[in-house]
Amino acid sequence: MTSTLKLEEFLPYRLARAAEIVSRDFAALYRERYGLTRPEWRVFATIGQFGTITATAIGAHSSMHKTKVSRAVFSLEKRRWISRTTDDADRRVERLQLTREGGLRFQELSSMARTYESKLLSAIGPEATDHLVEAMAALERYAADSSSSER
Amino acid sequence: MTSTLKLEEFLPYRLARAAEIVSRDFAALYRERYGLTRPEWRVFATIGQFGTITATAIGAHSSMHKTKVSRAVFSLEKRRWISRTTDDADRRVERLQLTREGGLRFQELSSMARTYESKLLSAIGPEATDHLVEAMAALERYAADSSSSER
DNA sequence: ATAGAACGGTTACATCCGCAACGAATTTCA
DNA sequence: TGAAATTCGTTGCGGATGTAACCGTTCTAT
Repeated sequence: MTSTLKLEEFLPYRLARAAEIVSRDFAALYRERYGLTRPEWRVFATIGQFGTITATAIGAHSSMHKTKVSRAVFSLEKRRWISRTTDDADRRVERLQLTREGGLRFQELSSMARTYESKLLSAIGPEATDHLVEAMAALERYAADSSSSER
Repeated sequence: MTSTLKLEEFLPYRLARAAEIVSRDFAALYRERYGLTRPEWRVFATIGQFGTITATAIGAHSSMHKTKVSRAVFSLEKRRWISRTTDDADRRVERLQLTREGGLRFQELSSMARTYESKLLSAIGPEATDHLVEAMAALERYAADSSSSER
């Protein structure tokens, strides 16, 4: 009566698979050149983007667990790509920013990212890109409030 | 000169985020009702779809690491949802299939999956779905051969 | 026929990750 | 004011995961 479920046509599965393949493909680049892990790359890119930001805000912005953020911050600091400053107004808060070296690396990694992305985009074409982006936003809107276990 | 990279507009990041949110949202359903983990669900669904399949083939089909598959197979077997038969022609190979109970559970989980998916699809609309699927296929085609570290 | 390579699958080990508990700082509210 | 609740960030711990090594089996090539 019920037809067989085909996993490769099941949307959550397709999404997970596409994301995993693309993510791994790109991660291979920065891992090979800089030895960065995925959480480190994400945290680093977020700090680079905002200039100054807190660990909590990074987690909220990038859907990463706070312990993951904490550990990535630690190793980026050890690498001297970022530094932290305790906020004067609220001394629980650590304001994170790039060091001078971190700034240089961020430029390099940014252009690497853009190069990679433009190859991806040209592979799927401009209108498909628009549709893709739009559909992903709709998916996130739909699923975002049901799940709330992460921050 | 180079504009700042915005992570939330970066395609691999968007994909990863959308996939993670959707996947977690759906995983909450089968975890809560059956206590299944994500790898277990994937392996189980793959066996259910193919009827009989080997662990290696599951890994290739679903982009999962073979140790992950191996462990999921073990726990599904312990649960008595699947069984294994050593292939007569090649005794390295274990042919995996659902047990009677596994078949029942697969029906339940399949319909759960379809219900969930149809909610997702109606949230983003039918043409957006087509575009999404098409774009993901193109992405996978592009990235699939570069990365080969898993199987 | 047989040595060596290749393959299916499992396991030991080190690492990664999330949960829960925590310390320190701040806010809330009586 | 001061006790309880909340927040930021870290850490201990158990569980999940990937790497590499491994066992047994089969294939390849001489």
